[in-house]
Amino acid sequence: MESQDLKKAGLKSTLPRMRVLQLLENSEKRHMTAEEVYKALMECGEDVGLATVYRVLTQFEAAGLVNRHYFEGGLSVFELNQGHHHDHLLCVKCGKIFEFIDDTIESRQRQIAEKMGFAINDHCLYIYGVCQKQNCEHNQD
Amino acid sequence: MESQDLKKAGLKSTLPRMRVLQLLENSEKRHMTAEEVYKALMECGEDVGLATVYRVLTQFEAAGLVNRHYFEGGLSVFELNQGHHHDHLLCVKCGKIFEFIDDTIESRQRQIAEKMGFAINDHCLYIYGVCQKQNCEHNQD
DNA sequence: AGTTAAGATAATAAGCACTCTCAATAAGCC
DNA sequence: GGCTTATTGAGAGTGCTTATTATCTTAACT
Ligand SMILES: [Mn+2]
Ligand SMILES: [Mn+2]
Ligand SMILES: [Zn+2]
Ligand SMILES: [Zn+2]
Repeated sequence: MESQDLKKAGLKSTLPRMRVLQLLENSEKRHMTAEEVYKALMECGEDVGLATVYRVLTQFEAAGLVNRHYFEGGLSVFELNQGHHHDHLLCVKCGKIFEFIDDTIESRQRQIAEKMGFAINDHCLYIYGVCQKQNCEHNQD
Repeated sequence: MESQDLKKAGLKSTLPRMRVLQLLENSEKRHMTAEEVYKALMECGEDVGLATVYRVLTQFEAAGLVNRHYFEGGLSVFELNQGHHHDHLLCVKCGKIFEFIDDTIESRQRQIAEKMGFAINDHCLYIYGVCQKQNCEHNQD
């Protein structure tokens, strides 16, 4: 039940928040801009304002329900936080996004930060390139 | 001579381009927004338009003279490309930026990309946190 | 050095992603 | 159900960046 998730996150359970959360949980696309979330909701006949989508996504980020990325181009992209940190490979040709996690990289980062007396909050590793998948150029995620 | 660097990069040597390039080479700050470049030039009495600064920085990026970063917040930040790739630690408290390079991380990235059939163009690793430096809260770079 | 054509600049307008304002609405609590 | 207060939606506003265009520079050629 999504209303429980919202309550646990310290947010009042409202229709627009439920809609956005449900969409992020059920959408094919894992990584979406605010505009994409808005359009997807409109297509489902859910009447939510664009300002509300931006507001709600920002609240979700503050509450830890979603993660925000600033990919190349500077656009904010959101994805549901499912508890498992991961990094990203981004195909600049077809727009597809692949996720990965590498323990060696993660631990090297911690070592570097420690050596420099730096307390890590967060990090992101974006690898840009071209995927060799058969359906490159056609898909998007 | 900066005019040679511009010619080598396939760009006509003009006064505004020279000014921007010189500034990036001589500035204390390695990582600057377009606005910061613009203001710094104004302070030196160099009369360059803001639109020109944006245009020139974008041309420099295309020519490989500078690198553009999209740090948290979505602002574009530029730095001179001095041939040595590096990644970044960013203090969210004082704004200071530290650079590092780690061969282990670099080679793991190549392995991950290869395993996924991905041809890397570029990558960026940003570690956000708080630096323990005595002058945290006061400096900026 | 002066001429000329191609290319670059400056100022301003426009575009775009995002945020703010505020009256209307909906949640949560008696 | 009514009350109190947080949330919403529409549109205006903001801030960063790009496009337009008339003017000016640069670089190559007399
Ligand atoms: Mn992801
Ligand atoms: Mn750097
Ligand atoms: Zn692809
Ligand atoms: Zn600091």
